Amino acid sequence: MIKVVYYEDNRNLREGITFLLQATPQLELVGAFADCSNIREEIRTLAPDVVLMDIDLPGMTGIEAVPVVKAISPQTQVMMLTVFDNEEKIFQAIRNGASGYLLKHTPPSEIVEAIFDVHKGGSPMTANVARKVLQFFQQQRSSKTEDYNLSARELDIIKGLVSGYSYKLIADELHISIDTVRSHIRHIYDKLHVNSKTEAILKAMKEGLV
Amino acid sequence: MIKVVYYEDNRNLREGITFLLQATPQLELVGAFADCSNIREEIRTLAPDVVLMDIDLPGMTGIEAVPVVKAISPQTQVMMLTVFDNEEKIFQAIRNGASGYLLKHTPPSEIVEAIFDVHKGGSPMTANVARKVLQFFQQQRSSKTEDYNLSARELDIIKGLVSGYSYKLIADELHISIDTVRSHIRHIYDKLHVNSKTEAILKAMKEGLV
DNA sequence: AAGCAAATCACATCTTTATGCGACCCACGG
DNA sequence: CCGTGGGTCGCATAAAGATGTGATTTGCTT
Repeated sequence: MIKVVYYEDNRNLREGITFLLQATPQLELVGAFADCSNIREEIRTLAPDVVLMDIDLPGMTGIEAVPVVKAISPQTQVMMLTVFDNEEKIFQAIRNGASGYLLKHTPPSEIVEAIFDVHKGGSPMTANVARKVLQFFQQQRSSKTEDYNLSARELDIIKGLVSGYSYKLIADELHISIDTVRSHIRHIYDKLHVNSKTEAILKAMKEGLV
Repeated sequence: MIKVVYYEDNRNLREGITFLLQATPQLELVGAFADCSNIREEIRTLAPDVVLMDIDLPGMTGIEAVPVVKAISPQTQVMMLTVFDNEEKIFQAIRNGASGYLLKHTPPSEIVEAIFDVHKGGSPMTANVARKVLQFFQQQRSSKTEDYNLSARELDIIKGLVSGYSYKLIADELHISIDTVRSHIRHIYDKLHVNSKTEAILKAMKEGLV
């Protein structure tokens, strides 16, 4: 039996899902609450395997509640079940330790399936949410080398900088003289429109040039 | 009609999925190939909406093929369909531009559903795969400020560094003398076990101190 | 009350970076 | 065949950063 606790302030929805979960064999709904005011106590005593968490709760939001749950019971899986497909909220929830993120329009059968998924180590996500997460990865590498027209050699140099090397170390590494390193760095600064090592490094990292 | 192209070297599997897709209304399988040797030509002439891509193909791997597809036809959605749930391969595929990642044990009905999902802007992922992706996010913020015992003032200073400011600018910003800035930076270097601005910045960023 | 860490400032010195100016070689395209 | 950009190197100077030594104040702990 998978023990589930559910936080949702909308009464109708809460009762609907409660009914659904109670009707599902292998699942045991051990608590359903309208807010997180007693969440520490509830998590401690009920020791759920899975927590279904709405985001827009009165008082402590569902996003704030996630780390609370994980702190008390790290093995408990928290799945967000909410209407927000807002990027910021998604990333906050994930960073806070949520293991799944479903939008409320998800059909009941899939919600139930997702509970099993999350309990056995998966991370069910509505396809929209998943796309936003993937895009986060892809954005990193999207702007590229071409934008600033850094040459291959210049990239070697800036990789060295981003690794924390001094000019001298980079020169040794690439078997060139320190003056050549300076020369390349001059060109890099021109192309990136910066004028210090720090700025160049920060820009290179932000733009994903390395 | 959603136009689909499929790359898979295993003949049985290819024929199975081919049958499945042909039997599905709204889907039009316009090509199924055992390798990527002519992929440029195929993508150009077939102009698929969705590409199903195996990873372990002879010659060019499926992962290498993703950017090729996206370069020729950016709006085409590529979905990986493979047996590998290896982290490295997942991230490579995603970074290369894949929009979905299903493991081959996925039931046929879900594969079909996933094709529709990916075509309308979602990112269907097997729950296992999704978990690995989420964990990547969560790993980021593990160690904290406390680990290095940086004081509040020292954090002010290092935030300045990470913003790309010079000592002088930081001094002005915080209304202290440049020698005080130097002094704080000395302490920061001690605590972080580094000995250059660059290293301090990189460490601060990596460890999420700022 | 003594001890201590954090925060402030000073001065000196050495190293690293930033930048200006110039030079040579090579490959590639018009 | 000549111009252009990339890659190589040198010299010189000024600014920024790293490091040693030391000092004062404040507030908290013992």
